[in-house]
Amino acid sequence: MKDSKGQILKISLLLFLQKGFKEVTMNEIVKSSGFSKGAFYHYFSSKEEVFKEVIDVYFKQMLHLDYETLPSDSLKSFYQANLDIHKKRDKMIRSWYQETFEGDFPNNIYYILFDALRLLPEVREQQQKRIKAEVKAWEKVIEKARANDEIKTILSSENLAKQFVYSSDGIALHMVMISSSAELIDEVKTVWESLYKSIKT
Amino acid sequence: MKDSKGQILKISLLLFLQKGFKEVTMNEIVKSSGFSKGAFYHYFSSKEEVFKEVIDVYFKQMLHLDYETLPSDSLKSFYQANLDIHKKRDKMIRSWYQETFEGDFPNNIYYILFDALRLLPEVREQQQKRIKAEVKAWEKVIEKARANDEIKTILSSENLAKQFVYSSDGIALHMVMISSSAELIDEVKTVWESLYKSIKT
DNA sequence: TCTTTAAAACCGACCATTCGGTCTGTGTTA
DNA sequence: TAACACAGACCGAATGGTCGGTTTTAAAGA
Repeated sequence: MKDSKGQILKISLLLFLQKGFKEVTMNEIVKSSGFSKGAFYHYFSSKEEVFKEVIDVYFKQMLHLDYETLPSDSLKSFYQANLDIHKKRDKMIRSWYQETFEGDFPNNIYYILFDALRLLPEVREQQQKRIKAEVKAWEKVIEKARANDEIKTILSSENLAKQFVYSSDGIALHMVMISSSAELIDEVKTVWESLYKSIKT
Repeated sequence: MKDSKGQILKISLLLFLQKGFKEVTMNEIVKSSGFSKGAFYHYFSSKEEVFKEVIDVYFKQMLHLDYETLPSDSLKSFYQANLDIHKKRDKMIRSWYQETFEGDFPNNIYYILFDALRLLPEVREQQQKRIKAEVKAWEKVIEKARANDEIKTILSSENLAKQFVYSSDGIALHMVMISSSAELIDEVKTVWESLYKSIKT
């Protein structure tokens, strides 16, 4: 089975990740995926639709983390598991890129996110919920870690949770800016570890 | 004196801040600024050029901070001065926006930055230098604060500096995502203050 | 002060190209 | 043999950019 639709979808994702919605043209999508306009419009009704589907199929799960399944017995194992998942995802999308394109992967996850926020109203809501859930999940783990005497700090759990969440996003942003997203996870690790060390009992 | 060129430049900045380079059309620029194509091309040779000039004139100074002039006698006064400057800049650009457009200012500073990074090679270099200088400046102040017994932490100065820098960028990103950049500075203030409290002697 | 004049400022119809999208036709599969 | 999977020439709309012409400005001349 050829899964042409899946192929087009994947290529579209990679293109949108590089340049955002508007800058990617139909001819690019069609050529890069090795199909024709006819094939494309056989599977999708418009450029908007393929973008929407890219967001639905790939992007949401790229950002989504099921915090229930992460180990919450200690803050350390929690952030380590967090790092592992992101490392895996990064690897996967990089290998996808190299199947089709050459050179470095100019990954800018935020570019496509901004487009999604602007073009797809429901994404904004979901994103807000996601962020809140993320901070809440960290908070919960932190509370527990505090109760278990794993950590000790005068920071409120909320603010400490924010430190973890915000720092990772800040780093991601910096990496995009200096175009070395490959080093992203390692830098997050360094910062999180140092933050952890400073609060652990 | 009318400074038509300046007017066009300012409007272009505001438009690019909303939608990025590609999504803004010449007709939009021309209409919003109240001129004609003829006027525009009298002052600029192309859409690319006005973008370049927008980055040169406005954007670089929006990101630039002259750390030499900031008070470095204490970490507290340093980050407070930092907040003040950003507050002022935010106010200014908001008032510009309301001179011409109505409703909320859909400010996404990163969208235009990403375009600049992609379209103007020299911006990437400058941005890398800027980031390095920023962390260095924080480090220096932190070292001093440590020597003066203002703060006490097992965190290295570098990592602590990164905490401050990364957290502010992470927050900025979150605010863009939930489209409430008006609350940005206050949230940065909260997080920085809590971080400060946790390390001050 | 009025007139001349040339450059600067500005207008908007128009142009070439590119864009997203359509449509007719052909090979393939079940 | 009918539905599916694709190819690619083609289309109208939109885009960035041009150009001939008009108005405004301001310095110079009378």
